[in-house]
Amino acid sequence: MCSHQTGDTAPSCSCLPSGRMLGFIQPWLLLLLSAESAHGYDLLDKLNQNEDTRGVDPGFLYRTLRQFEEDGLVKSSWDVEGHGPARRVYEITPDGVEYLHAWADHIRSTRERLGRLLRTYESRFKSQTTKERR
Amino acid sequence: MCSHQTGDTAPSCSCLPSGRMLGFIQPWLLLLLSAESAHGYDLLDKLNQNEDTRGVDPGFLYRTLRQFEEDGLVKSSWDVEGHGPARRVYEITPDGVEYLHAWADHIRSTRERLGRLLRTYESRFKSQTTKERR
DNA sequence: TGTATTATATGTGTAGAACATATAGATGAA
DNA sequence: TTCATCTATATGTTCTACACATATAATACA
Repeated sequence: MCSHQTGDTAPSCSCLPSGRMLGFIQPWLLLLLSAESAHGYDLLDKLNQNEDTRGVDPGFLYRTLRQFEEDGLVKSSWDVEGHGPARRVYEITPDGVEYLHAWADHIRSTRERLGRLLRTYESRFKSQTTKERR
Repeated sequence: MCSHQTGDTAPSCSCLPSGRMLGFIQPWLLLLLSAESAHGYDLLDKLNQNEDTRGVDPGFLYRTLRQFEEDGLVKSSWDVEGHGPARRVYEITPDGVEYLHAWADHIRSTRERLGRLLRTYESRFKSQTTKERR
């Protein structure tokens, strides 16, 4: 159905947004930092251990953290102790915690929207099993 | 916190994706068309009557429908009867119905991901009410 | 005649995210 | 000592979904 060809104007297919992270990373980052301070590589590791956030792009992660700092959601300091190159350690701020709460509210309402969509869908197709629909 | 200034490289703020539709429109369109055939303006109307899909951009809607047709999810014909200009009437195809089911599966799993994120969040902040956190 | 309504369509800009690559210190093997 | 590997941060570039804006045209009616 979808050939993923390039060179077109306009969307090239109606594919599901399967590979995309869709704004899930930011709240996870704040949530992880609300538990304990960490540096980028560390957070990268933690995200990769979670099925739901696996495969995050390092470039995106580091840029997001710098942006968070610019917005006052986190603050950073250099840790030159320990092995390997220096690491920038991020700590969440009170504004960051507040923002995490706002994000949770938003996610809750998004989840409810999805629920309403699914209920409408299911009420239209409820009597059929997946097998029968094929 | 967020000034929405332009001219920067990189993301300009860490704002919640509040105004975005995030791929909700496409499954709603297929779902509406699975109930009955309709033309674009009609679908626009129906989406605007739903709190969850209000304010959809007409340009986006018409382009999406054309893309659906190119992908074989719907087929269209001109209706020259009735009042006003001719209308392109869209009808869902068997492929379109199948795709709607796939989309529902995807939405279900996205919803579960959001649930896991919220549960992690709530287990960290459970003892506090919204008021207490401020 | 012109203005509002219905209806479809295209042009353009933007921001989030993916993809790719650069830089560099520390460690250990050959 | 040189080279590869791991740890760690960072930037350059491209892609694309979507928003925002505007164009076009038929019909209705004042």
